[in-house]
Amino acid sequence: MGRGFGGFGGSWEGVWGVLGGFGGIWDGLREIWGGLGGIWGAAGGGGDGAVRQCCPPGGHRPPEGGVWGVLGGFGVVWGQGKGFGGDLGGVGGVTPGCPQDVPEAVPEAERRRQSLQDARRALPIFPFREELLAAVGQHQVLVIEGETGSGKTTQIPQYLHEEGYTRGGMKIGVTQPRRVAAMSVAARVAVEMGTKLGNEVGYSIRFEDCTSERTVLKYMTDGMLLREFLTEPDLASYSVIMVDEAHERTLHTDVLFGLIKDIARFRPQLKVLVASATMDTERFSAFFDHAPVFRIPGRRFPVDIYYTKAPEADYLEACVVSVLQIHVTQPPGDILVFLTGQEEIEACVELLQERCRRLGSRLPELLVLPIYANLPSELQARIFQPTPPGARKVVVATNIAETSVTIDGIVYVLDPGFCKQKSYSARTGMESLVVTPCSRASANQRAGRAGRVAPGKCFRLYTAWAFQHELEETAVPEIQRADLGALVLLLKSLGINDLIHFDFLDPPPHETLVLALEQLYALGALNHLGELTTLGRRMAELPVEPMLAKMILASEQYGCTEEVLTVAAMLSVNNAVFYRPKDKVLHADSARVAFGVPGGDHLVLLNVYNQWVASGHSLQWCYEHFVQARSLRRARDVREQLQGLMERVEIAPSSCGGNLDLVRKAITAGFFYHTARLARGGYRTVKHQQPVFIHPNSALFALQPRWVLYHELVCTSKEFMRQVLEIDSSWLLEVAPHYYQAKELEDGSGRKMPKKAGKSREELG
DNA sequence: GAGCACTGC
Repeated sequence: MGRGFGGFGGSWEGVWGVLGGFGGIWDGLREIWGGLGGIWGAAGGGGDGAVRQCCPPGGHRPPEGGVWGVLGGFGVVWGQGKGFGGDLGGVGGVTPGCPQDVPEAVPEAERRRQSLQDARRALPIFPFREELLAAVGQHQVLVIEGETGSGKTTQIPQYLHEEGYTRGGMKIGVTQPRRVAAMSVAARVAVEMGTKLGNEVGYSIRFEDCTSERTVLKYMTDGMLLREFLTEPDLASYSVIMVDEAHERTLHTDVLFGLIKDIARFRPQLKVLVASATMDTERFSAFFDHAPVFRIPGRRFPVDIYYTKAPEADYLEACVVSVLQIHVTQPPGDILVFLTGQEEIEACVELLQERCRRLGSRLPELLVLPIYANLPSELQARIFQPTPPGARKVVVATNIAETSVTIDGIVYVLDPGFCKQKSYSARTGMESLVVTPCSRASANQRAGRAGRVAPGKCFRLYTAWAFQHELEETAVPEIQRADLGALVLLLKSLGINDLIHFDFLDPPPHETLVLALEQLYALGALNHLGELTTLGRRMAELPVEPMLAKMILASEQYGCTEEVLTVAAMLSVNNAVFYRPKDKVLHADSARVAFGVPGGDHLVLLNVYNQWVASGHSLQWCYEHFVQARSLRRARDVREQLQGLMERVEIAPSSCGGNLDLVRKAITAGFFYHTARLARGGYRTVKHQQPVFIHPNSALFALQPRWVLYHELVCTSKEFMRQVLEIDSSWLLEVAPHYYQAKELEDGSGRKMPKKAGKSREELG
């Protein structure tokens, strides 16, 4: 037996025994297996929902629960992988279409309707129908705890509809954190109800409103409902609001809680349902004045969980080893590995491929496929191709596979227990993305991915002790990690003036609120009493961050709304414009340089967009120029939306032609808060004297102009300004005389600098 | 000279 397996007994002995028997074949792998040192130690006890904890050495295995035994086969109800299920998130075009045409022969339709009704009755929620309706009748707010697959999202709104909650055209609104989920669930419910999507059942997501006057069941993103408060502050047209996936605690969901709790007070007939997975439900209940919790069993196959005996120093290496181990020793079934980002995923994929190559034909075929959000869609789509017989698929994924994308056939999950999390420091106004241990909730969600089609196994690359003691129960909610400028503006325009005392489930840090208020005041969106100004009211109409909104509104006076809308749209697609595949780094970089125009990154983005438009939105053009088509299409959608809103804020379209200084001035009018100046070889922010650096990807990296404006500050290896624009310091006085004084825009020493001090682009070409 | 988790309006 190999090193370190001494402590094992029971079923594991057999598994490792096989390895021991490989003899010479594994010479090349000796080191690898050796490095393992029996990493799979005893698991901790304690159940966590449907996920079964397993203790290999004589541990207690809970018997098959009644639910599992009875339900058996899954998949029939939802036809997983056929576009429904809301799980293809952003991959491949799952567009139900609006309105959907369903012409079919009558007997066939009748047969299908029957089987649909059978499927509905087979869902775990069905036996609870009457009890649930009674509870909704009795209580204004109900917390519903239900696992994935219980049918709560599709069935509860239908039950309420059947019960008469939509009488008189009243709507039932159901929020989802993700667009694809809203679309696909609505499509599914429309089929079950035998109506066309967009009639009685519809959905509403950004860029796409698929509802009509007839719509009574409305699925939407949480952000969309938030925006609806602007036009209908009491949600008078809704009889029921269901906030689904509440446990995800998105920024929008959290704000909805406060707003809904508020309107529920003076709308006693409004029913509120808060639906969540098995976590936080007690907190939701407490927040809503101790609303009752209604529990519905889920439907998932059991997943055995294994922990390592000791912490793993190198989890990437441990992943690679474990994948190979599973591949060699375990029955058929695909493997899903959770890593933190693109770089790690690429490294892991390479290592796996290399070791498989080395082992050659002695190993059954192993298909290694990466997936992460920024991977081009055609490469993403590969993970959905069925695994050929005799082969095994390993999907190496980011968190995208935790909720947004569901892959059929996964039986084994490998979880190192880390994820990247964005955090925001109000003190420095800086964002950073750091690798952090994931939460227990997240670990359980990951494990659950192994039990969708059959009983599965989850290997956690950390100890059972670490799971219990080192991981947080849940992740820090987004509202405590995000810049709240846009949110504060929105709440202000809903008439909520006292944000410090707003009823948050978890309040954001005081500093973050203060900074947001401060910035809005500087932008002129709030007056000195903290009240919304006319400008602020117009800014709130635009679904972008406040500085972008200000920039757009300012573009009117500079006669360049067309250009500035493009800049705003491109900035909001966030760093995903340029594609830089590892094997073509040089080509990609030179393609990027070729887009260069004097002035800075904002103008480069404008140039990229305009060239793409000139190419006729050509996909081929995107490939040739190493630009992500997905990002440009998104920018186009954003731009069109903003363009449509220009009328609402009473701005006529204008173009500055080639006079890009006007565009730069308009940008400065929005971003004067984000400026830095070069002094003594380094940049410091103008207002806080904070040392910052131009990001090496910036077009201005080599130029180092004296005065710059930046779109955002990110802290990685250094404090970097991302998306940098060269400005003239006199513009700051022009666009923000209330904010800057002439004195602070002089050189620090008080000594007058000659004009054009510092390197300018003219000097450097 | 660095390195972009994931959503969403």
